[in-house]
Amino acid sequence: MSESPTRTSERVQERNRTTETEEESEEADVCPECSGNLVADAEHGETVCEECGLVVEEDEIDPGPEWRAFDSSERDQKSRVGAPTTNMMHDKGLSTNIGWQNKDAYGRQLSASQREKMQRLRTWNERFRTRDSKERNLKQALGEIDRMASALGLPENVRETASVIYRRALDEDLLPGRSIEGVATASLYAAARQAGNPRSLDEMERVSRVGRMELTRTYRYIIRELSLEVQPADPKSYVPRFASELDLSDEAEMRARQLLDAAAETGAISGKSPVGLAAAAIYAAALLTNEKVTQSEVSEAADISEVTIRNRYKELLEADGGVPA
DNA sequence: ATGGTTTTTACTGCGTC
DNA sequence: GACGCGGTAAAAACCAT
Repeated sequence: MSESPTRTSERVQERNRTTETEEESEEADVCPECSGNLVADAEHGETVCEECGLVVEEDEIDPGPEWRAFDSSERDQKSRVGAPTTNMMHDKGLSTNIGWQNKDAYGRQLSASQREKMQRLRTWNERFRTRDSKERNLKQALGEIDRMASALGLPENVRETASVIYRRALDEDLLPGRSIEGVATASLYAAARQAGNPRSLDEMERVSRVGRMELTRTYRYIIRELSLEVQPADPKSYVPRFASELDLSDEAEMRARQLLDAAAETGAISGKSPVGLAAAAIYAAALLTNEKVTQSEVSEAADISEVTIRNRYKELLEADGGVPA
């Protein structure tokens, strides 16, 4: 008969997934775990804790403009209206299209002769749009970038960046002698790294049509010619991905970050492959939090050899030994 | 092309379930 | 006995010169 309205489902209690301990209390600007400051990361659509990296809120709506301003004049001119210009379309989405409903501006039907004329115009307009080779080149490349990006689960902003890089490469006549695929892959690889959402060369290779050698060569070339600054990937940026792939707790993920931070302090990081470090940190963290993962599982998830994990994780624990959290 | 560094491959021994 | 773990040596890959 009468049911108590306060009864919510009990599921809330049993799992400690990311956020649902307090579903509605989010007005506080401090981390529920360690009361560190929360910062909004619009790029990834997350709110994360500065201290422990706990993701408090995911999949937020980016409150920013739908477009990106690439220089100050653009910033000034644009208001929050109209379609965003995007570098992901070969013409930035700005080209003219002739509508398909044979109606005039007042919605009246066009006469037969007018209709024919419009049809011809449509045809030619379409031909012109993709006429010159550069445009066609771009069209194909951006298609490739899009395909690979979604295969790798890379977010929109990375695709945008990749598009920009590719566009620049094209403008600087870097393409002759190199395959579209290769440059597209390299652009995406660079973009992913710049965005702090790196994918390893192995992963790139898996979704790309080009081999590793061409990829690395093209990548280096592009970086040099466009003088892009790409810092070595931060091991921590691999952590969340591996952690979720292995179904580890947030706590373990947090420990992994701490380990990496500690190792960075003591300089045990330099020269080592970031992927290897991340994998080792994950493994070590799982150990510390009593979660069972085998070395081979980690090595599989991270595409890194078990030996490397062993070596790294020894070093990590050493570096962390003096300063337990 | 070369040499130094890091990662991988392959193999071995140890302890536990 | 299989499995997870740790170590080693030699090969391969990578990077700067």
